[in-house]
Amino acid sequence: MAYRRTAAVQARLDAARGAILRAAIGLLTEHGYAGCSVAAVAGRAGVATGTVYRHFPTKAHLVTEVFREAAGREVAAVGAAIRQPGPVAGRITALIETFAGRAFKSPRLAYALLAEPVDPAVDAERLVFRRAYRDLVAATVADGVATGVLPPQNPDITAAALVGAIAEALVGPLAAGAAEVDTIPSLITFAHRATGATRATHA
Amino acid sequence: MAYRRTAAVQARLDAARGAILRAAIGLLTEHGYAGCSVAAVAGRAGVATGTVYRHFPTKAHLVTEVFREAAGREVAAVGAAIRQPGPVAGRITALIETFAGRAFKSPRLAYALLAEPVDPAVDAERLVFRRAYRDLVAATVADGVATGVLPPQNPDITAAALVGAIAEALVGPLAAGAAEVDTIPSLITFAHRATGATRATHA
DNA sequence: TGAAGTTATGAATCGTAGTTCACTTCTTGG
DNA sequence: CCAAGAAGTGAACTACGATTCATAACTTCA
Repeated sequence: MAYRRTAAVQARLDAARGAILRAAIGLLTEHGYAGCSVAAVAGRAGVATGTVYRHFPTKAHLVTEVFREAAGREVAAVGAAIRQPGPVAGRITALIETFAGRAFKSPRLAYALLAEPVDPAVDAERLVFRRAYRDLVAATVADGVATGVLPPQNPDITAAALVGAIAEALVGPLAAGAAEVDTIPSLITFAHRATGATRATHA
Repeated sequence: MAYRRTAAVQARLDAARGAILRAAIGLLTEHGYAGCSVAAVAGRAGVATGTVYRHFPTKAHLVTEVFREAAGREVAAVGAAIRQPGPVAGRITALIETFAGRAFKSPRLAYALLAEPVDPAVDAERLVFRRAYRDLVAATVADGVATGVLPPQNPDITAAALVGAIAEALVGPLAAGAAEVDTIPSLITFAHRATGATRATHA
């Protein structure tokens, strides 16, 4: 044997893999899935198309990982916001502000994660993504129910409905490009009413 | 001139067009967009693939019309339910029962209309579809606000959020195949709370 | 009936990615 | 430096389904 993979080579391989992933995330953020052809990803990463296949068995694997990475960041950001200590109503406010604020900052990405038509393989990942949001919200709602600041309810369904409400209220504006200033405050009011948070609970 | 299109011929043409449309709707209902290749549609309609193109300039046109037709039926059904005379809360209950009931009866179709990845051309139609629902709901909410049974709110945003809530709460179960029995009643409660309908307003 | 014109057909064509692979370039250890 | 093997390359290959088009079958009406 006259060749063995050294740490330096491994590092370079890892770097290349990372570059491919980053390139794909960048394209997804700027142009959605349409911009994510293997050729385009390879070009942006500075490698040949064939090289992509030395790191990902199929395009579906690549795109799935891209989705997971991008979605993970969103969930992490929203999770951090909703896990702040404080009253339940305030945490729900933070959830919506974070979710919507990030969506408006990267509308193309938000659309890609929430709604853009894709490979069915990725669609499954989207369900996971939404469930992650749902679980986050459900935990907070359950917390509120347990401490009595929210009325009894099925936290999972409330959470699913809230996530859907937020997503739907945003998809229109995101597709249109411009958002009504009113959207976020109205959504917050809606969410408080929907969970049963009383006025007294705010602030 | 030795040929002119007669009424009989026109009728046959119309029938063929209708058969193609119906075949496509059937395939969409049973197998989603994946089942809607031009060849499959033609086969089911009993015509050759080329014939499809004598009635629809492109597949996008066909699929768009299919979507519009199928979605129109849903909106019409829900519209009929929500326009029943009676208290606002009851109409919202009817909305959800109709929407969800139909979705559970044709889960594949519901998924196709609500969420399945498709051609961007159709995606635009999906926004129209959702807006139709939104407008339907918004009218009812506005009605409730005007008559004082609902608190002041932006009906458009409430409506968008409600539509999203219902869709999201259903997509999971639809994808999974089985629905929790709890889903519909919980959604109704959620919707009442979310719109601000008081307990007294029910029944 | 037959000439003019229309409609139906489906095999062949086209376009578009994703994927492969023969070849080149690089790395390693003796 | 060199043989063994790995990683990188990108042009060529493929799969797939939409679309076309030369041809056949059919309709009309003088």
